[in-house]
Amino acid sequence: MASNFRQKEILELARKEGKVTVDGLAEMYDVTVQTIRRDLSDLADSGRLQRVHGGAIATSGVVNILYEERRRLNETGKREIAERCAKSIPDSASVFMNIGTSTEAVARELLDHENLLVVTNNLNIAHILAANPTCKIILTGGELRRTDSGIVGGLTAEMVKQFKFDYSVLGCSAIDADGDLLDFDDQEVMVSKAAIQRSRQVMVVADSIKFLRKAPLTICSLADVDILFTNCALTKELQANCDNWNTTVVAS
Amino acid sequence: MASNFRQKEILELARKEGKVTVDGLAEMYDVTVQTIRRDLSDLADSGRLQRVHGGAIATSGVVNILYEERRRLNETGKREIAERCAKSIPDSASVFMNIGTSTEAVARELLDHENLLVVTNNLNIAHILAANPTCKIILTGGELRRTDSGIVGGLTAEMVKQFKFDYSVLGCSAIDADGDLLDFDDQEVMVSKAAIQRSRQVMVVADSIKFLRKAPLTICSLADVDILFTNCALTKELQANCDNWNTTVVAS
DNA sequence: TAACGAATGTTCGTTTATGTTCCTTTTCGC
DNA sequence: GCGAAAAGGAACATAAACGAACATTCGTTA
Repeated sequence: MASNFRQKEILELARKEGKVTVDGLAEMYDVTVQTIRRDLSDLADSGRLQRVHGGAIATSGVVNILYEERRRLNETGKREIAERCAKSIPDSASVFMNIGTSTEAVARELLDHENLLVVTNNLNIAHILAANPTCKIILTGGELRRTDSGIVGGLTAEMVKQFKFDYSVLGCSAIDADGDLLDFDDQEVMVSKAAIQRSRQVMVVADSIKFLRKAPLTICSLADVDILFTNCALTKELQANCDNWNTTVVAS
Repeated sequence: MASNFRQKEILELARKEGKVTVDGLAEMYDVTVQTIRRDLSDLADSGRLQRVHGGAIATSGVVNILYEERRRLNETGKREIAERCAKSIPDSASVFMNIGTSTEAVARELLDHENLLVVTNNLNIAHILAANPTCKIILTGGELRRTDSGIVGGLTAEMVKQFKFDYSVLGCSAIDADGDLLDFDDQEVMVSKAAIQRSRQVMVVADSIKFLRKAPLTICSLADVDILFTNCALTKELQANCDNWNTTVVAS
């Protein structure tokens, strides 16, 4: 959809700065304003930018969220983790994403991906990805949990089982020293388990704090995971185990 | 939407500070007050700011929507319809509500009800009722339709069939002269049909304009409906039919 | 090598945003 | 309530921005 390298960069710049100007971009890329206008028209036509006289602004809603969240997420390095995870997901993939701020961070990094099919039980992810016009969003059914806008319940897991995903992007509450992924909520565990069962590739996003926390329920072992995205080195033993399990560890 | 850079920023500033002044903005952007006035007028016209002498004040997100909606809804009498419908639903009932602004209006009138169980395929209704802490909200699964925040698809109807409701509150696109309820969307029709099947009492909310519109798909007949809430008298023939069908008509 | 298409530049008539002027409306002290 | 001062708004002029049509460049393909 972005038919040239400029458009992709313009989009990033607009999301970062909130706005871009025709003149500014023309100077930056050393092209005529007419060329920039064509780029902006294309981006506006596909709903990724909003055209205004003299330039364009980021589609409403997205920037604010990005701005407010970015600070919080950067503190824990979640954004870097999310970025790497998103980069390993190709366009046109089918993806399941569960509840959690880590997965929400990944959703933000997927705004420029094209033709994704995203299934989620996280209402926030649905809202974030609604800004990506080429992304098909499927919500699982179930009860709305107000604390985190998650959709939980047996029905959710049932619904997940009806799909087959290229990828699932999962967050968890904690990772035990022996490599077990842990969570607090039994219903969410059911959902995660179902997603793992139905995914060709399982990705887990977990910032360093997850290695220090404890939680009572086991989702699965890192042995069942294909790629772990994190921002710190694993203990020697755990890293060795991951090597044995054939679990790729991406630590930024 | 926002037709220039300023308007977007003015809106953000107004939300942050609570208010903005014409003079302040004129100085900030180094434009004449007339230009700022034009910006504020635009923003006020689209209901995103409230104009006051000397500047404008932000209307908080939720209040704004409610306010905007209320004005629009009052015009067509939707609020009165919704109020009567809500009054006939007791506390602690289980209710299904489908897509449509009429049903959203009912949701607003249910904010003070207690211990409701509401199942819906309408994300807006979920948001509205999230403000009612005693209300349990269950979302059906399916694809998110961005135009109206509806959740549609075969999965949605499947999920509805798993419940048994005390009431369903349904909107439709049109009501034919012979009493058939009509809609534009085949998937939404499936959902409505499933809800009717699984409800002890079927309520339809429809303002007068629905009697003038046409739509291609049949949901059911008013014969299958228990109560119709509307804001105009039915034709003599239709009223007679409703009497025969044992369909109560509540016209405000 | 010629034909072609995509991307960009160029030109020019049209649209939009803004400033200016002037008159009306609102606010506020009396 | 009354009148001055501030704010608002309509109408017009102008400069900037826009976009359509055509020209040019450059790589690709027949």
